[in-house]
Amino acid sequence: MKATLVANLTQAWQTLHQQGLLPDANPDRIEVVSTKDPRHGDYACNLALVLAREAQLDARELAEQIIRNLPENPGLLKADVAGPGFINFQLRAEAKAEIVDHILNQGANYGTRPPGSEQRVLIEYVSANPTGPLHVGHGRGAALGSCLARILHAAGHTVECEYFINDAGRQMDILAISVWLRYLELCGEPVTFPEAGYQGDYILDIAADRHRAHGDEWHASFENVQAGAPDDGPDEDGHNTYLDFLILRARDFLDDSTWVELVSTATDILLERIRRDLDNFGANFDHWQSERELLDNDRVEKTIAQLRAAGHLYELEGALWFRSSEFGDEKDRVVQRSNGQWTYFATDIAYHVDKMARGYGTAINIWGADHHGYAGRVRAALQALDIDPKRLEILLVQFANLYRGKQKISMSTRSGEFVTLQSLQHEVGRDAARFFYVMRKSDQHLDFDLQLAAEQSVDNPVYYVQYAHARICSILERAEDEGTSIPEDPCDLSSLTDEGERALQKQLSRYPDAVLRSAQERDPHHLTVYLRKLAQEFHAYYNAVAVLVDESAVCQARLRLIMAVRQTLGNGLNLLNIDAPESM
RNA sequence: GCGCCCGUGGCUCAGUGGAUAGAGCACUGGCCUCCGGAGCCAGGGGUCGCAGGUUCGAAUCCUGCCGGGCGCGCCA
Repeated sequence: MKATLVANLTQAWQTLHQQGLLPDANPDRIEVVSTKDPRHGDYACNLALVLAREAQLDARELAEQIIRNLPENPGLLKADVAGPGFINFQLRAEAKAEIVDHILNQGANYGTRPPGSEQRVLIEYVSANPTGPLHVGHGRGAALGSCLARILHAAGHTVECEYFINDAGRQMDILAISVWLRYLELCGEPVTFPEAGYQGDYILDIAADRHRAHGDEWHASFENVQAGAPDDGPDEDGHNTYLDFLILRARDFLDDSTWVELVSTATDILLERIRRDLDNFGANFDHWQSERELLDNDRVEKTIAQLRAAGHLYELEGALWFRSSEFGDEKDRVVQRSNGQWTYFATDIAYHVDKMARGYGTAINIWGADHHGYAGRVRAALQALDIDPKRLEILLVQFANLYRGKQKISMSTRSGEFVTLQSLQHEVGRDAARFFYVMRKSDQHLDFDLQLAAEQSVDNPVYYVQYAHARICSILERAEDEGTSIPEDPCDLSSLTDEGERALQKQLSRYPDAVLRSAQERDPHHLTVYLRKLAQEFHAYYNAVAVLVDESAVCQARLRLIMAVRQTLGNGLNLLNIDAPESM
């Protein structure tokens, strides 16, 4: 109906153009919106207000002219001028009821666009370092990415999801030394475990696994390993100095292949756990891209060589720098350290160049907000290599602060103090956790109170939406039990004239816009807002009007209406990968 | 200091340049002999951080200020 109105308005505009009153018609400038206040009709258009100035006409006068030139539209009851020059449209009841049959015909496809009608998109998300289990801090990105993948798919994009595995660099050495030291403890060595090592219990499990596999084969005297070590402390620098010393010594005691095995078995175990947790959480991935692999295949070397050939690199104080400041970054960045090692930035350039070369129209990265300073340099590198940086969209998600009641829970993978994503799911359930994570704009901070979510989970809005769905299922079941036929085919809906019925039909017709907006703005929270509103209108209707009434025609029409509500709630929940239960 | 993000009822937050700024929680008072009370209805509570500007029209856009978060490594 909205599209029809736009077409009608275009035609009226064109007619006025021919009369020399207005510039040439442009449908893109015609904005028809669903009204919030029923007194403003069903749809409203501000066209006259927008054009009044350039046409040098009074807006109300112009609105009159437009209305007079509107073509015949059987669904339209009336159009009139309101306020400073709005055109308000009121539809006939039959035209409004069309939405019910439309939804039931479309079924699961209601609100979606044909697959492949939009560009290919790659969404990279979570990408947590494989140095520990996923915790609640990763949950928000996981929820956002997986919802977005479904929403973009519904909006017609071809979507693939990717996890970038940071399985290289110093953190891998820290992982290995942490495991080895715990292993030595199992061999009976008294170990002073470094403050800056990974202290979580999961390290003990991995060490035990290695000890079972290798016995005391990798045993060394800790006293010898530690000989000559500086004190562990007193600040972060001191902790790191001690840790680096232990890593160097460990590599003297162990041969390279042992070290590689320590790293790879630990990351394998952790990655397996990450995969399982994400899968349980409803976050699925098509690709798992290893950073190590990019390094081993000389992808980094080749990409940096391209930058060098294009004249964007220079040497300073023994290091290799990329002139990123010439491409809008705040300052130049090191790509190769003076010790010959690539920086993380260098591998990341190679990774992004590789991603863009795979033929996606758009690549979306979901990053924690603490990485925002990093976006500029990655875009600079793409631009330097003649790749349009606009094809890379970086979504920054603010942290979720975790509380238990009033007490804020600090989280650190290092110290092993964190609440895992798995235990969160256990406490509040997958549906509630997912909904909670995406119900706020992703660039807003989110306070996640575990105690509240666990103790009063009934207050969580996800139940409100699910309850509406279950309630409808319950009514339909009841109808069947009573021998009332469920209307599978379109029937007469002219009895749907109650205020609540009109409001529901209107809200139902807004669903495709909600999906589209979530897709365009890359933010599922619009969908959560929509679903809460639809559920609210259904609950209000339920309390005001009985569906199962004696008069058959009325009952049938109401059943069709609530079936359309059920379908729309189900479609929306499905896009969030949240269950739409038949009973609760 | 520089950069990015954010300031909306007591609290947590919606709000697409549009008409009288909305929800939930909390508070007060009501509603099943009735399709599921995990629900509904009503009420109080707001100078949309402050000051300018653009516009027919600003919570929304621009500038400045105030307040908060985050980031500014040859870490990843």
